[in-house]
Amino acid sequence: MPDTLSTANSEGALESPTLASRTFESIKADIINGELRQGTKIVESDLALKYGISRGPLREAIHRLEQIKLIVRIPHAGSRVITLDSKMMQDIYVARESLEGMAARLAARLMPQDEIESLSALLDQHEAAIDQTEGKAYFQREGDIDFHFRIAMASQNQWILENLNGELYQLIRMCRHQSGRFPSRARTALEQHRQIAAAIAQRDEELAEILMRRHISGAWNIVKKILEDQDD
Amino acid sequence: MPDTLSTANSEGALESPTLASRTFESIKADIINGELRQGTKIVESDLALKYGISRGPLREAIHRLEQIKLIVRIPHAGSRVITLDSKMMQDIYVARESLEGMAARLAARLMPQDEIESLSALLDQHEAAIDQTEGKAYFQREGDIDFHFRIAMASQNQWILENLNGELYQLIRMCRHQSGRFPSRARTALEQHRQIAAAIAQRDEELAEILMRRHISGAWNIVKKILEDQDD
DNA sequence: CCTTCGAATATTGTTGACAATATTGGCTTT
DNA sequence: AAAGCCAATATTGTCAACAATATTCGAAGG
Repeated sequence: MPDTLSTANSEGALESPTLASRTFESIKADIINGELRQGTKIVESDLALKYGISRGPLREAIHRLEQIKLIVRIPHAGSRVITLDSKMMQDIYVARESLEGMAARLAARLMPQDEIESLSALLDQHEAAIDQTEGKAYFQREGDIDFHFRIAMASQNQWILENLNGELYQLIRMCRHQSGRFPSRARTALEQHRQIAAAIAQRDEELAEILMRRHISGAWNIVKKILEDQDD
Repeated sequence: MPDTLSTANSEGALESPTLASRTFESIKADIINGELRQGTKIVESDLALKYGISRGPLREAIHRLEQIKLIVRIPHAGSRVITLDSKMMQDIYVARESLEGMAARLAARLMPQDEIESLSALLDQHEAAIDQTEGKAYFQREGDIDFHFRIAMASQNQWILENLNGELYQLIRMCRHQSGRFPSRARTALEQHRQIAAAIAQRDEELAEILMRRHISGAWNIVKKILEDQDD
């Protein structure tokens, strides 16, 4: 089932059965890649016109975007695209550290043997990709999410999986997209991924959790510096 | 600001500025206290009639209920009240263990001194309430949530706070309400709360997190047994 | 007697008009 | 000239009708 992992979450959903969900995906993409800039005021009638639909389904899309925190809405006053600040990103990363730490622990307990091997193969692919692109690998971006997504899957915890994919990863992708290019952490990230995979392979729950938390907390420290430098 | 904690999340919201949100609160209450039973099919026109509104705002309410996982919806097919099963409750409790563990850690780092004292006072209140009602304290229920809510507040992490209050606590309340009466864990829970509060007062992040996780994992073991017994 | 197909029904998805509320800009008043 | 109020405008909230899709029930065929 988990075969097309890199696009597993939403890309293929452009053929959703309902207008509202298609529009939801469209707007989400527009926000994440920055076409709809942070803080932009959302006017329902304008957007409805732009996407060629009526206000009903558009409103549903907006509500869903509000739920995953890409849009902030005030009753009777309107909605705006969220503006990411340092505090919010910290909250996101801390929550993610907690949840993914737990996911790694569960993965060490529950991941089937063949999936562990497949995970290791995935990391080999990443290494190859990094070698080819000399470290600044754009692919490593989505590759990174691939890895974390597999761990979340392996936790077999629906709530954790949905929240990581539905909210947290989206916001992180948005942050990455809009904060210019990140310094290439590809190699050190890969190394940490390998250690985590090893801990899972040895069924060492405690270690898997600790390593994952360290990994994410380290990522936050990098992002934090970038965000701070940007404020100058 | 956090003065009327026991009703802090939603009770006062019956005078929301919009029809949709009032209806959302009403239906949510109906689901949690069991008036709308698990698995009940939700028919939009019927409910709209029942609540005396049109389908527009009702639909919005339903979407919001879907987001907090009280309702499950299938496109073009309709929606039903969620049915709690053991696996789902386990997922909830595990996620909660992770998130509240982190919240306790952050609380130990960040909670202001006067709030720590106020927390201790709260526990005194609980103890008095327990003594009066000889342990089977109904109040202890909401009291329990009071305590956890304060920790979540003290974490100063918006994401964690919103998810605990918005989704996880609701589902747990629903489970409590509908699984008959729980055995009185009031006294042992209070004892654990005291230990957690002490760890926070000593600014021992590590210990606070561990104790909180143990506390919640213990709660799950109790709930799990009850749910299993019910299946006979 | 069971299965399968299809029309009738019920229910959700979508639309455009209307009502209620906030925002804006100009006017008066001090 | 600045502050505060009021009307005009823009925008969101609500409604009821219409379209599209799923479900149901009965009839025909194996």
